[in-house]
Amino acid sequence: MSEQSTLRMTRQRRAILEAVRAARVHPTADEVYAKVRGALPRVSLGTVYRNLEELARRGLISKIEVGGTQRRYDGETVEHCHVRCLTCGHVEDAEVDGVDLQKAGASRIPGYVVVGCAVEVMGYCPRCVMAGHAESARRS
Amino acid sequence: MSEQSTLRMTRQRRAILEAVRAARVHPTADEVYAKVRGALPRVSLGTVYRNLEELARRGLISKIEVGGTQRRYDGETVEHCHVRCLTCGHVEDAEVDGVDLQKAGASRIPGYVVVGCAVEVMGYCPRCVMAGHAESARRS
DNA sequence: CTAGCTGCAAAGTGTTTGCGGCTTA
DNA sequence: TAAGCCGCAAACACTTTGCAGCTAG
Repeated sequence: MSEQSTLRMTRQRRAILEAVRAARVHPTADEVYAKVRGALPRVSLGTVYRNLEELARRGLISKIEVGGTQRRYDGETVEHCHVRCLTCGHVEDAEVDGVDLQKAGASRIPGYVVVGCAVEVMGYCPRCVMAGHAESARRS
Repeated sequence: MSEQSTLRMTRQRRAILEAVRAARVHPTADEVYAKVRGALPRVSLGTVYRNLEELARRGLISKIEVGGTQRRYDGETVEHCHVRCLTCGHVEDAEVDGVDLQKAGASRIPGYVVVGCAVEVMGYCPRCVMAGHAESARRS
């Protein structure tokens, strides 16, 4: 449908892609930035944002479509469910009961063209529970 | 667990609560701001943000925990599923197949304290489909 | 009367973009 | 070589916050 110009695999782009793929949690732009800086100290945050967006558009990584204040990315492009900690914001994969993502993503909604489905469980992660943050005000 | 000071039902707060409850779609802070200004031209955006947050904290409305760049609120406090238009960002309620929210919100995830679950279907709304925006680049 | 709220304006956070020079294919 | 990228810094969009005066209970 639309022309895609050729993707050049620059050092920066490769490092960014690796950083997202290697992350055990689903990183925000600055987490990626911090990691990439280890190898390439002069990268700019702008480059990180541009590339995360570009890589997601090409389907090499995916943008996580869930709540929270910062955007997060995921090296896994197959749809799956996430848990998000309401205190610290960390996101990781989760097994969620009672959900058939296949079916959900194929829901017919009158008038809409449906392209996918995101499921997110909210809660408090082990680290925050231990630190006693679970009882405090809900943030997002 | 924590002291809640008394909630004063000011004109502004009431108008904001009404605006969220009356909205057919799930409004962002500035949509609420625009609506409330009709009745109270001197309200400030800060007041709207403060109250949306406070009302959500008290459970009078709920904060929608899904993707997109702006935060959205919902007059309905019972958990249910949403559709979000990837072009214009509008969010509304949806019936989603293959999802048991009760079960999902009760998932046991090792180490986590789970408090809820959000399900969001992504797609293109009727208006945007008609306008031909459905094929264009994915935004969030 | 006074704890709690408001309007205003300034400050924060996270993300995007214009530009001139550099690099990958 | 040239289309595509990069680093930088300035601009943006959305949200939060400090303050001094106002108001519901």
